Amino acid sequence: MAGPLPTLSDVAELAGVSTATVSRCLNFPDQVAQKTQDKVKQAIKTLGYSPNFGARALAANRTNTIGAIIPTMENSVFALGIQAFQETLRDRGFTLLVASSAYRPEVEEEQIRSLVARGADGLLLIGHARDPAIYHFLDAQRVPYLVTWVFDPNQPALSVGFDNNKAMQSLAQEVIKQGHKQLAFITAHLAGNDRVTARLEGLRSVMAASGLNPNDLRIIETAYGVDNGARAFEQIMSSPEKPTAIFCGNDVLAAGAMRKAREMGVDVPRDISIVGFDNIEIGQAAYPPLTTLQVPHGQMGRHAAEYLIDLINGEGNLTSLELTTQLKIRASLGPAP
Amino acid sequence: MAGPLPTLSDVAELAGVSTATVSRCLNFPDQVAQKTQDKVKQAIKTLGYSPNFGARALAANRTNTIGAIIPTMENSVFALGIQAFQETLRDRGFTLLVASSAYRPEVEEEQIRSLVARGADGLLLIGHARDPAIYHFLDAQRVPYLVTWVFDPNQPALSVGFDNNKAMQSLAQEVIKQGHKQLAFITAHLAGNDRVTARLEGLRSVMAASGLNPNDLRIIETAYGVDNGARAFEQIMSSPEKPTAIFCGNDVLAAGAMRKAREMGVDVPRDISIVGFDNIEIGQAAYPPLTTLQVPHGQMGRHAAEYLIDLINGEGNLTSLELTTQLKIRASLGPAP
DNA sequence: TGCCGTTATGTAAGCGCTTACATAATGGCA
DNA sequence: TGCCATTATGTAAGCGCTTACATAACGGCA
Repeated sequence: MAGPLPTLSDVAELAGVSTATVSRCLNFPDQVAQKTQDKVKQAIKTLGYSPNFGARALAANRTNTIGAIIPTMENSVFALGIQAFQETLRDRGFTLLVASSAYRPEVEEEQIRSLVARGADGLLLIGHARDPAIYHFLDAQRVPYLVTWVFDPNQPALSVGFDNNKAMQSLAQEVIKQGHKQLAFITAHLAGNDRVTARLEGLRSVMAASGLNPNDLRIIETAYGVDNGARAFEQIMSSPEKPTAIFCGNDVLAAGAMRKAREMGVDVPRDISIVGFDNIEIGQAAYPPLTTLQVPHGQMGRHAAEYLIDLINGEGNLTSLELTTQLKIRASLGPAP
Repeated sequence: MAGPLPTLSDVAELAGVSTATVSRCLNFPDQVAQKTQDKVKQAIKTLGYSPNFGARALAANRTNTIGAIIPTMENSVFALGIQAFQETLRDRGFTLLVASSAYRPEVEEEQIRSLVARGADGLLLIGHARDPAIYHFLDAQRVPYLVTWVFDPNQPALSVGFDNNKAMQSLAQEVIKQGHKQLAFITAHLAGNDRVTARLEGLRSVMAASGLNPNDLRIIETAYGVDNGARAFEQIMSSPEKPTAIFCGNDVLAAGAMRKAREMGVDVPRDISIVGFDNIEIGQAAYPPLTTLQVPHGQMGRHAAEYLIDLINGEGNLTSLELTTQLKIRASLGPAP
């Protein structure tokens, strides 16, 4: 019963037109007379035709597919931005291929090559920091790419995002304004991660500007994860020199720290202040409400999609786009004890 | 400077072999003599060649791409399973295309069609419940598909997952064993969601078997979300008939309920017990530790990948696979007051 | 009605790869 | 050394679509 799938020429034959007309019906309907369109649509329906992707990609030399490689899908840090990215792409007729690298550069490189091999018309990357060979590869393959989650006009790659350094500065100022002098920072691993590195620098620069010694900042690097945040908090609190405020690299770590504080009977914010970063949903699981920094997830996703499509369409003179963050001051931040 | 991208025949010419040999080098290296392989690899490197996806898909009639449509990427309910799914696929030479439907059937249908149009060799779907027309479409297009996150051998579609009804029963038994008689259920919207519907039925059946009236179960339907869980909890607690135990459709809702309980000064588990479902990371943000049901995310992902690849390779006699869940009894569940 | 600028349709040449089949090279053995 | 079974490589025919170009149909106007 299962013959071959119907092809364009089957449709053309049944509708009594040429393959070119059928193709135009599909791709540029307003170039085709209404009567003809009706005939063709009828034939398509009768046969249950749907175009062959490979043939289309080969002939048209584009797949209308865009790839994105994000460090993780395990929490919603990137999910919100990617969701907006995808929706915008869909509105413009593109599909999104998502891959995650688990924060491992070699996996990311493999994913990039794989997506290019998959015929991605363009790529969305998180952060600038990666082997220059990758950029050379993308340039050689003529695959447009856009960097997001950061804004840095000094980097060669075009970016759409926010300034991580500046964002952390605004948060740090707010915390220090509350009189905190002993600070700690629970962060994702710094190596190869330009976002968190920039945040650390932002924090240090505010410390320096406020008369604190940046070298006194207690730093704990750990993988993202609620339990890791909890463990880091415990570690910090078990040392003789306890900070009065803890910055967390993201809300996931902050949620873990908050939970551990409660477990240990440490009152937030009376005994210690805890602040996060990203303003993602997990922060809402914490009590008291978490002070954090709102990242423009949706805007990043939407603008990134538009930029990337422009790049694919050969738009030449685009410049990096800076989006703004917003402080979310809530009860987990209080005056220093 | 930018000529056309090198093609297979450019490589063949430079290496002094035929295009067939180059193709074999890429796809079946052990059919090619080592010496020849070396020449070809050298040529590929020199030219910076990488195969054209569309041409490959057209000629070979497969894309080595698999699509998955999940209801949401916003929390990690599906992310863990999908991650395992993707890793297994990658090991087997396939790439994953993920789309999310935001729990909306019409979006899901569109995504399915889009993925098929994108040349997906197979599809992973969550749950059985969807318009039969979609199954007809997939059958007509000869696209193999697999349903996951559920196990139901009575459904026509092949599934790899767990029995949601049975899983909820095991959890409900544990709760009722603690003497709870007034129960509430905060769940995702039931319509069109066979997973949560099955869980509700499981809960009801245990109530009936335990001499409780299933109609006394207080049900609140809401979208997944921490704040929605919190709101539902508040709503439940503001009614005159307060339950002593609340089942939550997943850990996200449970985390919200736990937070609100704390905000309201309701002690868990002394005043009320709260249990979740899924055992995902957000549960770790709660204190006391959340009683929940461990879903076999990783196993589902891995087995689903293997099943789907078998289906694509024409494997005929596969039967639905049931995986088991596991109770995680923790401090958020206590005896009835 | 006849002309011409538009608009609609047809013709046919690829796009870059895979693969069935044909042919050539290789090596083990008598 | 010569034969034959293996193994390695080459030849060439598509895969199903898009699109430049050629041709045909249309319709407004004099």
